[in-house]
Amino acid sequence: MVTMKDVARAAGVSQPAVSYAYNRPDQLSAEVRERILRVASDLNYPGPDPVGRGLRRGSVGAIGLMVTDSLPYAFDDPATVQLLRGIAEIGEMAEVMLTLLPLRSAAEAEDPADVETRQAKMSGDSLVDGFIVYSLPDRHRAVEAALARGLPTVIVDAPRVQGGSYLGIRDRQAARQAAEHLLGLGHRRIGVLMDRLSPDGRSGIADDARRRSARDGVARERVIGYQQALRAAGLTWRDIPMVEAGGFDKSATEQAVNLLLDNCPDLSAILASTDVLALQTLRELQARAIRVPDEISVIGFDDVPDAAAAGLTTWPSR
Amino acid sequence: MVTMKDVARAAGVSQPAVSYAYNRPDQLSAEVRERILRVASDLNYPGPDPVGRGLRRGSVGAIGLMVTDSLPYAFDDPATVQLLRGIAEIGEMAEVMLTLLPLRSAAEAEDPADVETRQAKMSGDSLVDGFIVYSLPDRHRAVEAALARGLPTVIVDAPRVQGGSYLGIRDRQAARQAAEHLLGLGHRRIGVLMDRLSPDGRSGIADDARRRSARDGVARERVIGYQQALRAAGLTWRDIPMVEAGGFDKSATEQAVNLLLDNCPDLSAILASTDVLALQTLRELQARAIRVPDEISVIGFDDVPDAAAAGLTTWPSR
DNA sequence: CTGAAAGCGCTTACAG
DNA sequence: CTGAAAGCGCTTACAG
Repeated sequence: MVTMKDVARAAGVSQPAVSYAYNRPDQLSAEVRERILRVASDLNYPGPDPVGRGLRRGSVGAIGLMVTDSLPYAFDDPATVQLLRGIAEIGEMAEVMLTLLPLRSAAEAEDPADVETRQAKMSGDSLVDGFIVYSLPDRHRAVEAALARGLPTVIVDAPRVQGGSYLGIRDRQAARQAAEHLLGLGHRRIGVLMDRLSPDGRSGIADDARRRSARDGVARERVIGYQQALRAAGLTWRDIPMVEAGGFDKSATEQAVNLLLDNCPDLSAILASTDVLALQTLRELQARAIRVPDEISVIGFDDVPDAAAAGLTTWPSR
Repeated sequence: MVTMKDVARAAGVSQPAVSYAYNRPDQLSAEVRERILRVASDLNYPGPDPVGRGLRRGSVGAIGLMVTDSLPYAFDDPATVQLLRGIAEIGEMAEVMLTLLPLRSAAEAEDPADVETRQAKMSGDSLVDGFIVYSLPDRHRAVEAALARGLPTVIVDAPRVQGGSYLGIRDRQAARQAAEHLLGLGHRRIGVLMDRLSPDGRSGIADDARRRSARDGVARERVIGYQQALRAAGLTWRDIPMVEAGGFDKSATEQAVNLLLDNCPDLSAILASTDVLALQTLRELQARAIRVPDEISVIGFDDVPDAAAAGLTTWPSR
């Protein structure tokens, strides 16, 4: 590879002079600068190596993006895609690159502990000036490793931990309001649909122990919000059916909706913890020729673009 | 910031010994290694700095991803999202990070030349071991800058340039076959819908000069394929109406479809250069109560997931 | 305006 | 197994 040293030798100047030609044109006579750049071009020198520059400057011009626990999975969630779009837009303006940390779900792995160790290593190894963490489960080692580096870090939605800035909505209050909305309409036979309580690949009916052990911070807060509202209305929390989809993709949400509808045919309302689930519920109800909201009410969460198009009641509303 | 030197001093060993503690455990006695790691932990040393390591090793463990000319825009295109998912999946397996290069469209900028210069600079400045380029316009300076660095580079779909590996389908032949499919059904009054011929923000009816000057390599190839088939069938190319949407988003495609349908009410078939356009066409025809394929035929391109769900004829077929 | 020194944090070949 | 040297490619403060 061609380096500044090679260019300097060929141009008959010192190596720092070449650096000045690129970074501080005012420190060189126009004549010398031109000669240096001409020689550099002749040698196919692509300009200062960013790694050398990064080491010397102490910053690299990139932000690490830690998104859910698997990127392919993340793209299934419209709320995530919207966030990515927003971050990308600002990144463009600031000329900052985004480095995606591929953190696949440890749950599906042969050896989860090994996966988490390797993911922590990747956070430690990424060449970035800071991190944005989006909706990761509690105690994720990659987050701990990122925070340990002492770089500026913003956590969006979850986990809520010490260190780093936090940005998110009051999930608990919002969920409580969503439940209160249904209760206010007179509903008493209410079922709950959750994306995922913990990133361990489990799906199906979630009993009380499962609900309490949720490692996904956002899901846990929303569950608590639902619970508070339903209890305050005199309902027994353990009798409220809850189904966990285990993912955002179509087959996971489809199965969850069907499981809830099949097991609880007498529901009058469904609390869906995300709009993706709520929209899937609407589709399934239509397929079963069950009228919404005449026979059953559905409320979502997130306010994704498709929700408004489908006429869904969602929360927080725009 | 804590460095190896600090740890070494505190542990009473040389700085390289600290490096060995992390990278070559076999080179140290267990006792010394443990002491070093304990001291490191006490000092909150986050482990070897990746920039220093990258400089010394000559590689950083990241691949630069150059996607269309704007990331927010890219997420509107399901074909792009599918590609990103695939790359992310492999990246996870290989423990390679993906660095997204935010290349907003120069067309919308105050000073396009300035934007292209800055984008080229970003390609040169990114800390990566190689590049994946996806569907960028011809002569994009960021691509040239990436190739100039001499790093391994794979170009997907476009541009077709010297240097770097190429991966793509035969757009021209596929487009020709799509047109021949319509011609084989007996259609003669055919209209064409294109996403975008050049990344300059233009939209509307595309005359012959506009068609020929296309800077988007994929669009140009598809146009040529359509042209070849239609001419071979004895149709006059300049009389074939073509509308360019200028983007993938809903309002752009909606306007393009309406423009074509309003201007050419007697079409019997529509050649859509992407499925996003074809799907939008289906929606608009339904809104106008025009039956497909009884009154008008529509063929797409890309085979995105939604296409099959909509019963669209698309190309290349699965 | 020009040049040479120092050093960013690290890895690895080498000598002991 | 342990230690000290060299050097990865660059930027910047400093002396001339």
